[in-house]
Amino acid sequence: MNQHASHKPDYEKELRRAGVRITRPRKVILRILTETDDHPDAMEIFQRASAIDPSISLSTVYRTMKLLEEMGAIHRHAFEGGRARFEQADGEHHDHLIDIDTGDVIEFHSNRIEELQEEIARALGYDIVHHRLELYGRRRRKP
Amino acid sequence: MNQHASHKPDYEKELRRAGVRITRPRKVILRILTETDDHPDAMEIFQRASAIDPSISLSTVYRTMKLLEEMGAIHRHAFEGGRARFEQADGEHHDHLIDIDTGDVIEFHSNRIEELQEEIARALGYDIVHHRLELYGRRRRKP
DNA sequence: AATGCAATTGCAAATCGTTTGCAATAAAAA
DNA sequence: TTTTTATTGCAAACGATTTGCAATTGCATT
Repeated sequence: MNQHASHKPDYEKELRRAGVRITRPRKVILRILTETDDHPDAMEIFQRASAIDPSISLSTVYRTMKLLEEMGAIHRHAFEGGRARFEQADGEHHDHLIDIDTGDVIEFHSNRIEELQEEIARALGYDIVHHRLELYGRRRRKP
Repeated sequence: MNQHASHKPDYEKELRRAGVRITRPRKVILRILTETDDHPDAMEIFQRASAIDPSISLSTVYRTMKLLEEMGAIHRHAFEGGRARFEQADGEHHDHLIDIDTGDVIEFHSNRIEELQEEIARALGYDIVHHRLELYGRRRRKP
């Protein structure tokens, strides 16, 4: 098991490559995503964006996130608690441990678990297309 | 890893013990749940109930499911695809493999995976409160 | 069996997160 | 610059679930 390190992608270049316009609202949103290393939901992104440019709408945040998701630049996660949360897609698969008190997300990866999942699916006659492993926990108090 | 066998609980007795009234709509819904061994969503339960008594409302289905959930008689799962799906709670924990073509749900359990999860959480300084492991797969074609 | 009353119902309206239609605006091509 | 077309903000629509409310119904009591 090992934790996961992140790097900063150039969303603007990716968008340009996808042939879409680099608008002012998009610039702001992309900047926020680049500077972020947590897993914000649309409302959080909207609020951070509003602080920079109050004219940006929540719709545009959603539209931009959908765009980035479709081009594979970010992942959308449906953790517990209503809102979808986003993170940059950096190619390396990982699962999530969510702090139920703070909402903090810790990424981890276990080859052993992935293998076991494959084994189980195979035994049941299935091929795994994707999976979802979320641990909801509470920080252990010092004893 | 082993698959999971289900048994039929007496929801009506449980409800009575909880001190709520056994109404006609509730009787119908409970009967449907008892006769079911898949993982229906509220709309499916509503439709099955409507076939028996067309006057039953979707609200009552939701209210009854919430009631049963609160007394621990059923579990609510937020699989992919919008609607929550329900299953009887029979004490034995298991995870789910969802057939992405049919929506079928196969239950499984792996002590090894559970141990690894614990290990990971511990290493990260957390206690697991609950977790969610869902495999989304497709039936393997005979080669 | 008839009564009384709180629990439960069906309905419509409200909720929450997200998406969408549309007319106005702004990027980028010419 | 002007033109073309994508993108925007807004409000309204959305789908799943919940809720307020007045009408009904279980069921404990006579």
